[in-house]
Parts: sequence; C-alpha cells; structure tokens
Amino acid sequence: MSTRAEQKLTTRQRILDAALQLSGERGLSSVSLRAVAAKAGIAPATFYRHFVDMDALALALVDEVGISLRALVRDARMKVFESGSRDIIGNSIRTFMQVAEENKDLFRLLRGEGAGSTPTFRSAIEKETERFADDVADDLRRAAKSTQREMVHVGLAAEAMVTLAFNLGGAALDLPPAEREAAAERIIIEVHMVMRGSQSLAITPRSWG
Amino acid sequence: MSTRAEQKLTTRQRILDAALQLSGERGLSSVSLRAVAAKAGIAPATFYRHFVDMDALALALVDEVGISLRALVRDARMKVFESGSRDIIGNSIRTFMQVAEENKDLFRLLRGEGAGSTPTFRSAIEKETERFADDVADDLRRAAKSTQREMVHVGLAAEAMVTLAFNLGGAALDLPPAEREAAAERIIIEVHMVMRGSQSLAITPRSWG
DNA sequence: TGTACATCAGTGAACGCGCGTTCACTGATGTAC
DNA sequence: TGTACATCAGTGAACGCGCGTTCACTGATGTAC
Repeated sequence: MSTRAEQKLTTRQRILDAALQLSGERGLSSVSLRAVAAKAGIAPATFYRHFVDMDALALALVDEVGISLRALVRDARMKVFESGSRDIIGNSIRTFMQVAEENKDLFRLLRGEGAGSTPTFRSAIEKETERFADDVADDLRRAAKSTQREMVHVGLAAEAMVTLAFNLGGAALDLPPAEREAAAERIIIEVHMVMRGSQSLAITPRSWG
Repeated sequence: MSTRAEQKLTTRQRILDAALQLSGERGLSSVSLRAVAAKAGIAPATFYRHFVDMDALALALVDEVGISLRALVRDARMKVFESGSRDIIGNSIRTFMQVAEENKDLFRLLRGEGAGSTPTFRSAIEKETERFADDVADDLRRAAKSTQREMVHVGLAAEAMVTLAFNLGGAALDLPPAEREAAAERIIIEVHMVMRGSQSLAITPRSWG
C-alpha cells in the first residue's frame, strides 16, 4: 500500500476516534464538525476529504463500534468459557461490565444514540444489538443442551437479557465503582430470572398469567 | 387569580408544549431556544421571562412529563384492575403500549434523553423511572399475595419489567402498527419470563446458575 | 368611580459567536518515460 | 537514476446563517387613594 493512501487512512481513523471521544459527553448528535476537526488536528475543510457530512461519519462510526463490540464480546465469551465456571450468567455479566467500563464511549454511543437521532442511524444501531442478541441466543441454546434444561422462546430470552444488560449496565457506567458492582449483581439476578422463566415456561406453559 | 398571572401561566405552558413537540424529532438536546420560541408564538427574548435557560426548561419538562406519566399509568392500572382479567401482565403491557402510543413525545423524551444529555437531567429521568418501577413492585406484591405464589427480589423483578417495557416498547413506537402489536406480544412473553423467574427462584434459590 | 402611578409580560433590534460549507491554493507523493 | 507532469490530502480565508443573550422599550393590567 502506498504511503499516501496509508496516511489518508490514519487521518480518517483520527477523525473517527475524535468523534467517538467527543460523543461521550453529550451524545454524537450534539458534536460539531468543527469540534471533531479540532480534536483530530485537521482543518475543518479536510473533513470533507473523508466524509460527505456528519451523518456519514455517524454511520461509519456505528459500523466500527459494532465490529469492535462484537470482537470484544467474543473475547469475553471465550474468557468465560475457558474459566470453566458453572456460574455462566454471573461471569458473562461481570465480564460484560468490565468490557463496557473499558470502552465507555462505545457503549454510550450505542445506548445513547439509539433513541435521539436520525432513523437511519437508529436502525443501524438496532441491527447491531440484534446481532448481539443472536450471539447470546446461540450461547443459550448450547447451554440448554449441555445442562439438559429445556428453554422456550430462546430468542426472546436473549433479547430480554441483552436489553437488561445494555440499559441497566449502561446506566451503571455513570456510578462510582462500588455502586457499579452492586448494580452488576442486580443485573445478574434479573438475567437469572429471565433464564429461569424461559425454563419454567418450557415445563408449564401459559397458565393463569 | 389575576388575569395577568393566568396569562403568564398559559404562555409558560405554550413554551413547555412547544418544547415537548419539538423534542420528538431529534431529542430535546438538539432543540434550540429560538425554535421553541417560534413554535410557542413568542419572541425569543420572552423565553427568559419564564426560564433562566434551556436546561431549566428541560428540568421543568421532565417534571411535567413524570407527573403526566404517573397519572396516565395510574388510570391504565385501574383499567386493567376493573377489567377483572386474569391476564394481568398481558393487559398491563397492552395498556401501557396504548398509552405510550397516544403520548409518543412524552415517552420518547423519557427514553431518548435518558442517555444523551446533562447529568442533572439524566438523574431526574432516572428518578421518574424508579418511581414507576416502585408502583409496579407494589402491584407485584399484591398479585403475589392474592395468587399465593411467592416471589423473591420483587424490586428487581419490577425494575426488569419496567426496563423491558420502556426500551422495547419505546423502540416499537417507530414501527408500523402491525409490527408494533407483534412487538407488544414479544414484550409480554419476556415480562412473563421475569415473573416466572422470580417465582421459580422463590421455590428453588441459586443453583447451578 | 376616576385618576395617577407601579408593575411586568412581551418586544424588536442588535451583539458576537460557532456553525457547515465553498473555493482556489499548496506542496508532498506518485507515475510515466 | 533523473526529469516532467499528474494527483490529491490538507489548507486558510471567506461566506451567510441561526444561535443564545442583552437591553431599553411599550403598553396593558394591577394598585392606591
């Protein structure tokens, strides 16, 4: 690869990094092109050599965030698996929280921007969380087989677990460490409830409600 | 009450209504003072007769939203109770979705602004959702007594249910009606899982995980 | 009731500022011969 | 390798615009006598 093209890519990356950092405070939608340029150390006009506008940047960022996130979580899942622990849920949530803490900006972006922005952006983020839930669903199915405990609506159980982890876990990122750990334990119990509920419904379906 | 004071209050209300409407599109944090003034039919400078700045408006709005929401949900719960149905969860979620649909802007504000804004604002919104969860917890305890089915971690179960309803329900507001109903049915199943899980853990606590 | 004065919600013009975007440019890197 | 030309990432100045905020004002409403 030529030097010029390489250089262009590193500048592009500097722009993405700057945008991610700045989005942490107030959300990406209130970050200006000029602020991104300043943080990235380029002239405002240079921005246009890389993206047609801020919306394009936002989409590229969601893409990158999604990829990073999946990689991070794949590692996390392997870590849980290798630990050989029987407390799969507890370990997963604690690892998730650790990864989230080390990548606050990424998580805030996915969580915060999910609501208050452009429809395109919103649906891009929804796709990412869906992929995430799909991975969890696979894990659940595998766990169900190996423990011989049947589950129903595995996809829904996974969706519920991911929703709880993302939202409650995301909110917990703003808390002091001690409270953050307490929040993690609460999330673990709630995710357990979903797990048990899915198993319980497999044994005794729809009753009194 | 004097005519002048009355007039001032109605203007204030026009400002709040305008802000709420405008927040629906892109979130409150990207609504300008001038846009609010224009929508409310006043000069920009008049805004300052009612609020010191946009942050004060935001806080007043969260307060108002919280109060409206609790009133709406109190009505909804009564409706469910009066129906005498045994499918309490299903009815609650469906009623919740109906109320949410009729008050999209309110819900979007609570959901969307929960992440991407000022810490003060964020914590104000968190308080509102906590109150909401407390109400649900009361309902759960009452239901547990009347059905004789013990539950554990009722507060956590309520938190999980509210988190699921708010986030998945809120996301569903952007979908076409048919898909929205399907989403509601999915949320009902997931909330059921939490319910069952809480009951199951009361019978067989912490096991293999 | 009538008069004189006080209050204050709402105004319109003006301000300086940061914004997104454009444009002709520069000069290092890449390419052809 | 050396030379002449092409490419194009990055620039700096300039633009018009909507923003938040200020200020002296207006005139209807409220109050005291």
